[in-house]
Amino acid sequence: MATIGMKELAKQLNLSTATISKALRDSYDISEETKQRVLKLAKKLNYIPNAHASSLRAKKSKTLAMVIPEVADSYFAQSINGVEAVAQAAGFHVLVYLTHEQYEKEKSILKELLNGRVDGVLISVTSQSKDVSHINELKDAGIPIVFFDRVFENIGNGEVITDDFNAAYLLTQHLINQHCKSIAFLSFSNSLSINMLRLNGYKSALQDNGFNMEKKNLLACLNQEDENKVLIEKHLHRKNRPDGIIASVEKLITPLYLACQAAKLSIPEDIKIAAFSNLANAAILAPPITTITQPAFEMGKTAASLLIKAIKGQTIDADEQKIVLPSKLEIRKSSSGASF
Amino acid sequence: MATIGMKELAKQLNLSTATISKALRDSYDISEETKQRVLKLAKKLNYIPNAHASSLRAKKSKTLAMVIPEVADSYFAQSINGVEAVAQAAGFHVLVYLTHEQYEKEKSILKELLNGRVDGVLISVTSQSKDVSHINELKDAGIPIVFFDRVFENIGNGEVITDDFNAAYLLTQHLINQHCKSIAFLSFSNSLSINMLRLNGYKSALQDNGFNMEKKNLLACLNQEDENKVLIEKHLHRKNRPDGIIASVEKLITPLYLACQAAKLSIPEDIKIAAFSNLANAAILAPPITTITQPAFEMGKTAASLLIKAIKGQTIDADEQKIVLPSKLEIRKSSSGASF
DNA sequence: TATATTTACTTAATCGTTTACGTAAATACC
DNA sequence: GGTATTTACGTAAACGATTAAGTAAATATA
Repeated sequence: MATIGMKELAKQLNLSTATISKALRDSYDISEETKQRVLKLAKKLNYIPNAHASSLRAKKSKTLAMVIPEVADSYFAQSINGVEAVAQAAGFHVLVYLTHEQYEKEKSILKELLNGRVDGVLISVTSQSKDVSHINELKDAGIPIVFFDRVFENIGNGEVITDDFNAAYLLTQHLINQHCKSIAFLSFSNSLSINMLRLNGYKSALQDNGFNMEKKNLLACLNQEDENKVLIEKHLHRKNRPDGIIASVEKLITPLYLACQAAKLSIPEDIKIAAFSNLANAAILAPPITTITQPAFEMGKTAASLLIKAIKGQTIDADEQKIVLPSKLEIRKSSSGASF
Repeated sequence: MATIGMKELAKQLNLSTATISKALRDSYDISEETKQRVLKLAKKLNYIPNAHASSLRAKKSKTLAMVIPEVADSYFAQSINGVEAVAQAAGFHVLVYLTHEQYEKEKSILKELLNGRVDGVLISVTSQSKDVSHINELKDAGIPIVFFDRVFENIGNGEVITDDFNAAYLLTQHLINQHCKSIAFLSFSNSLSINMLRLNGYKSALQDNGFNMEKKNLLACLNQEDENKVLIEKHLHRKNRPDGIIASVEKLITPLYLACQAAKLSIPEDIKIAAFSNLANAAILAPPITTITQPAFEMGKTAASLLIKAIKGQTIDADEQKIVLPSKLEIRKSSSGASF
């Protein structure tokens, strides 16, 4: 079946394509009667405008890119939902790109977006990103960019984050309140601002409570679940093993639990645990895990809204440029012994 | 910064845009020397071809759509990774659309894809989809479509599924082997082929073991986690409550566990549980849950490969049109009492 | 040497939509 | 009744890349 375009509509109605176009866009200089005729036939023939032709002409694609490390994490899965909700409502299409935590991939993906494919970019940078030249290239090309969760500060049109410092502080304070004396911090990447914030919140809470931050309690994990389990287990077999652990990212929870099992430490009696996580099933783990939950869906929605605002050329007030959404501490058995 | 196109390259090199285009595409009728000059300048000026212009002209967009119910589920999250991997390798872009389990949305999304925006569509249909006219419209427009996981049979260019019947049979047989006498089946949608297959596998196993399938053991769940917990809990308070439960989809696990807790039934002593799930943390639930795990990543990869093959016009052999990937039964404590 | 072929380009049309500009007819205005 | 304005449409150029067809010069062939 040949797809029908404006030319076909024009022919059938004895009009020019210009008139068709204007009628469809409800231009004031087309008579009401003609508009109706066009609309009717368009509907009857199931006319769908060619997206590429429109985009080419208008230099607008009604499409935005979402560039994220991966979708394995509950956080990103949920944030896609938020982005999609806002985008769909505003008539935008969403291209999803995964960087797999590789800076080079992030760079090449953004490069491909330079020439009109998208009207704007939402990004959560990889754990290896340091250089920002690829971001600046986008800006120079006039493509708005909004960061969410993992951000570079002050170079995008907007940033949507959670209060990571406070969250980590709270979590650490909570463990201290539960009588932990030596709290380990499992991190995933040091270059990531988000990780630094969480780490600093942790350090700050220790300090405020008169504890020394011990280097041996900082454990840098890798991308492989199996390796991490071994790594953590080793840590648990040290003679001055920690009595509290904070997992700064969700993906470390499973290896952490498995390591505790392997080391025959019971949670929370022998060791207390808490994590940053958006797991839907945090409450049914053995034991239920205390978490900081990020408003992933909301963050996706907010970031997309900001981006679309920027795309439309609306001014973004200073207080809107950086939006901090509150995360939530959910205390469960893994850290408190309470039977939630 | 004005984006540079072929016109700019042409001007700087005193050539026509035709020559530029051919040089970049390595046409045989451009001299080697000119090609080098063009390539060099293109690199220097950071030339990126305009995607819409190319797509319009070539009637190819190098883009595919992935239409799925939602990303909340681990299954879809993982399958996106698979799709993205194959697409990226083949130079394709991926548009993600969520239907939120609404048939009308699925319909309107597909309609928008009719006119060239994408070269092909990957879809996992909503639980409410019955009518296939929107699928046929795509086919009529010459856009290949590949189903994965939740399929309509024999109308797409390909289908990628798991052996749902067998998996459910296996799972049911396993519970029977563990001495369950009354096994409930929690389902999510009846119209979905995937659900029918799982249900039939369950029924078949019951039959083969001389059990009667009891209607009261079929529990149709809804989209709300809270409601489902209540629904299941009621079921557990019946006097002839089941002593085994199969959750046919992952999202029912949390409400199911919570319902068991609320009903003060301990797993697996009082009741045995198993589920279809791709949860990364199945092993650390309280207790670890026996699962059928689908090869989500592989399914995404396979479906994308099939689709790209169809897009390229390569023939898809009959034995390739329907691909069944094996899922995996992982027995854990929730159903066996063994301490995995 | 005259003709045929090859080489290396250019010209111009095309993809489908949009829009600045032009225009003929209808209507309004003085 | 003659000019000005409005109405309702058409013409044609543009968006940027691609390609069929054309062409001039260089080279090969007889």
